[in-house]
Amino acid sequence: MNHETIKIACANCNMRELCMPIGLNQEELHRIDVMIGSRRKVKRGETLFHNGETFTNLYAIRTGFFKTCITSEDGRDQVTGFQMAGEIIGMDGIVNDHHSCDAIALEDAEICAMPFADIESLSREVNALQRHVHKIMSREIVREHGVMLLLGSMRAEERLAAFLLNLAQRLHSRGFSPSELVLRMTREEIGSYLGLKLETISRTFSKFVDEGIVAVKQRHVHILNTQALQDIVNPK
Amino acid sequence: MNHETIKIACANCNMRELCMPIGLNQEELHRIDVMIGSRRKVKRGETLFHNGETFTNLYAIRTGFFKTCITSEDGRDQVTGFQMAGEIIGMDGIVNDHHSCDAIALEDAEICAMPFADIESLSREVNALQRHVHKIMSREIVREHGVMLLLGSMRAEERLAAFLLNLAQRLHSRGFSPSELVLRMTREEIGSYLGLKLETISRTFSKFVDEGIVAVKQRHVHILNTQALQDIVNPK
DNA sequence: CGGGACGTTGACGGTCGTCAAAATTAGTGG
DNA sequence: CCACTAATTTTGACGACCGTCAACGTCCCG
Repeated sequence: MNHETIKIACANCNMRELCMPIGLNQEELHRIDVMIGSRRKVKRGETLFHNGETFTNLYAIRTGFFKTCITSEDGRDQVTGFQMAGEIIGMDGIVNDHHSCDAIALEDAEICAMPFADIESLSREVNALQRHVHKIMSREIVREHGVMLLLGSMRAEERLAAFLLNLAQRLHSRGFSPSELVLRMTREEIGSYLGLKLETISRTFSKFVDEGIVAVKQRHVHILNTQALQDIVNPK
Repeated sequence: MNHETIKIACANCNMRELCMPIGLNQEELHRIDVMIGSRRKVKRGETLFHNGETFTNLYAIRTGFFKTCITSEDGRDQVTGFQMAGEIIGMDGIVNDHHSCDAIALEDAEICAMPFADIESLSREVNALQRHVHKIMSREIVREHGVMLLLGSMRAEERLAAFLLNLAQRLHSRGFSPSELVLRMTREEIGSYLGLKLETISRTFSKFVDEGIVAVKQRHVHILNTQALQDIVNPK
């Protein structure tokens, strides 16, 4: 089984509830299947696409974990998101036909490359697909609003608590434990995403541990008191 | 001329280069015209749509100036953007059929309401429109990436400098002076957008004035040294 | 087993938030 | 048009939060 020729139909993909094809009949699902050009593997540390690269595909994550990040002229780095199985990335590239961020695998991953030209032509015929593409992009806009709220108005503890709750909730909706999670990113990457330095992330983790809210061993995080985290995010 | 029945065809609208219809032929332009349900006026302080409201339209701004903002459960407020003539707002509402932010006019405005259902059906037939809708949403995603970089890694002076340059550039591309601008928002609203307190905005303005980079009289800002602002944003 | 990446903790300082007061402007109603 | 009140802006003093720098500890992988 060559990793360039993984052939798992959308109909059999365990991410189909979260991914592109939703609310489609058998025939429509098949047309999506045909559209998907290639499924390929991306090893930890490799980039799926990078800033400046010509935009041709959206990518559906089948397995694995990614970060997207942008770099400013003077070398500042900002993680703009962490993406997991069932999520779609690459929409930043549509507006200028070139990607404006890097997508880097934080663990070995499998992705489905979907040529955007095909998505556009197929979504002219399949209304549910058209609607879905619009929703995915809108969801990303709304997600980023939330990040702006976090970066613009929250303190370090609040940011980290919100981050942990968000990760846990997304993992839970994928069938994992709602309270045990494995971080696939470094403290520095968390810090970049949350607008904090890695030392602050480390210190805040320690504080949560002292307070008995979480247990942390390396990148394994066990949430002991979800309510406490929620109270930190939303002080009454 | 009643303000409920302004009838200016897209073909005659001076925002047509920036707004929805771009790269369309005569007939396609006419179909867009027909699609646009109502053009209406929004007075300063009024909301165009608000959080929780059912989503039905995207809105093109013909004249005027808006802010969009979200409010968290515990009452925190975050301005997520400032929008001016030729820009499209309301895309936050697509994903859940309800708006997730408020859009408030900061000066008297005129908008074109475009039923999203019509946009979707028309964009199935007019490829240029489909492409344009995708680009508008992608542009918003990329813009928000930039805001995340600003909020996550810039200091107060850098944020305000970047903000002024962005406003000036957008106004310039609309035919206004590249160096003279009138702020339509308060210091508090600027601060909310930039993740700073209003006092910090005021102080930073004063600092720029002291350094001869800008002249400020009320909400009138005259950029005296664009290069200096760029150097602040992008330290060598 | 050794080297490098990653994480933790401490001390200290800077940036920006908080609180307060005063100045200036905008808005309202007579 | 003017007086009066509310809103906005400016400025100062002070302190908290988080960044910086440094040292040390831990884990992972070859």
